[in-house]
Amino acid sequence: MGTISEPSKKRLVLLAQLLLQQNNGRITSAAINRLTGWSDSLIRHDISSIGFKGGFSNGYNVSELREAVCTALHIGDQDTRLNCCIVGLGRLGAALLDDSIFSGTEYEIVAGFDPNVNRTEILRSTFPLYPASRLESVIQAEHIVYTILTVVDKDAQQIADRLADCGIRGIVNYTNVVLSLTNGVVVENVSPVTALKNLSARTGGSRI
Amino acid sequence: MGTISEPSKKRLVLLAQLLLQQNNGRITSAAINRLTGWSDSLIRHDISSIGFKGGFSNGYNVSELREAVCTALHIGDQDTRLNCCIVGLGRLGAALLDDSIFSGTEYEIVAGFDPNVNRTEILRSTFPLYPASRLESVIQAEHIVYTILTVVDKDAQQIADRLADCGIRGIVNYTNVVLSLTNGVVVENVSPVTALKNLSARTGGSRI
DNA sequence: TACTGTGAACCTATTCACAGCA
DNA sequence: TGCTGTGAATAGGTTCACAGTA
Repeated sequence: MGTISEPSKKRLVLLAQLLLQQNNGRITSAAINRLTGWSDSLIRHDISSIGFKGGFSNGYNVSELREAVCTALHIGDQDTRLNCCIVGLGRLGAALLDDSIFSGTEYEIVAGFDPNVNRTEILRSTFPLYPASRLESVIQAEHIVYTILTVVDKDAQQIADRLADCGIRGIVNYTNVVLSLTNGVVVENVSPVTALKNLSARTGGSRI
Repeated sequence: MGTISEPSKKRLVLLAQLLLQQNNGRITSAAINRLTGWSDSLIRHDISSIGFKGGFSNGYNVSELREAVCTALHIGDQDTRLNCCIVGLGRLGAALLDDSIFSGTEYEIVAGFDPNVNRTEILRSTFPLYPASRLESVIQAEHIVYTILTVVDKDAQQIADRLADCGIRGIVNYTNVVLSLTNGVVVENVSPVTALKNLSARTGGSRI
C-alpha cells in the first residue's frame, strides 16, 4: 500500500465524486482516463496507493472503489459529523447560508459570524448567527473544525489569526488575501479572482 | 531562466498577491518564507524560474518583483481586458454578480446566463443577463475567454460541453461535478464541498 | 555581512512495462 | 483476452550548498 502523495489525494477526492456521478456498475482505469485526462497508469497507481485491490479484467466495482477511496481519505462518512462555520456574511457568505449546499455531506454548518452585528440580526438561516466577538467561545463550544472565510479582504488576516489561535484545523479561503497561518492550519484558496489568475497562468494569459 | 513548473505557477500567483499586501519596500526570501511557509530556497528558485534577477543582499524590491511575476504569469496587466461570464444565477451565482469582486483586476464579467429565463429577467446587474440558449452567440460576440460556473450540479456537464465547443479557455467550477473537458479547456475546482474534502484529505479527517 | 542565484543532489511523482489473474 | 497491480525507469520538483555580489 504505502503512502498517499499530495497530488494523489486531490485526484482521489475528485475520483470519489466522479464515481458518485457514475451510473454504470463497473469502471476501468481507461474509462476514468477518458473522463478526467489523468493517465490510466496514474489512476491505477493512485488506487494502489490506498491499498485497494478489487480490480478485475473488467475494471473496478464503482461503489466498492468509491467506498475504499472515501475511507482512505477520511471523507464521505455519513456517521461522522464535521462542524463548520462561515465567517463573513456579505453577499457571498450569505449565499452559502443555503445549507442545501452541504446536505448529503459530512460537513455541517453550525454557526455564522460577521463583524457587523446588523447582518447577524437581519439574515435568516437554519443555524445561529453571531457577532464576530463570539468567535472563540462558539468554535470551542460547538467543536467547529473548519471555517469558510468570506469576510472582506481587510479583515481576513486578523480573523484567520483568531481562528488559528482557537484551534481550527482548516480554512476555505474565499478572500483574495494570502493568509499567514500557524498551528498547522491548512488553507484551500478558492477566491474567484485567484482561480481566474490560476487559469491565466496555466493557459498563458488567453489573450485574444 | 528556464521553464516555470506547474506548482511554481500556483505559488507565484499567490506571491503576486502577497506582494500587493506588503507595505514594506523590500522583502527577502526568508520573510516570504515566514509569511507562506514555502522554503526560502524554493522561493528563490521560483523567482529565478521567471528570469528575475533584481535581488540584492537586502532582498527584493517589492513592486519590481511583483511586476516581474505578473508579467511572467500573464496576470494583473491593467491594459489587458479578459472577458468572463457567469453561468448559473442561483444564490451563489447571483452573489458573484457584485462586480466589485473583480474591480481592480483584468477580469471583467460581461455577461450572465441562466437556464431559467425568470432569473435573467428579475436580477439586476451592471452587465446584461441572458437565457442559456444564447450562450454560444454571446460568448463569441463578446470574446469571452473564461466562465465562472455556478449552475446546479445536474446541468454542469452539459453546459461545460457547450462552453468547450464554443471555444472557452477555462472554467472556474463552483459545482461539485467533476467536469470532463475537451479542446484543452482548463478547470479550477473551487466548490465549497470539494474544498472541505481537500481539507479533510490533507488533515486526516480532523475528527474530534 | 547578509542576502541572492544557481547548479548539483536529492526526493517525489508519473509513466513504463509486464507478470498475474479472472 | 483484457484488464489490474506493481516494481523499475524516467521525469519533475524541492532542497542543499556555496560562489557571487552590493
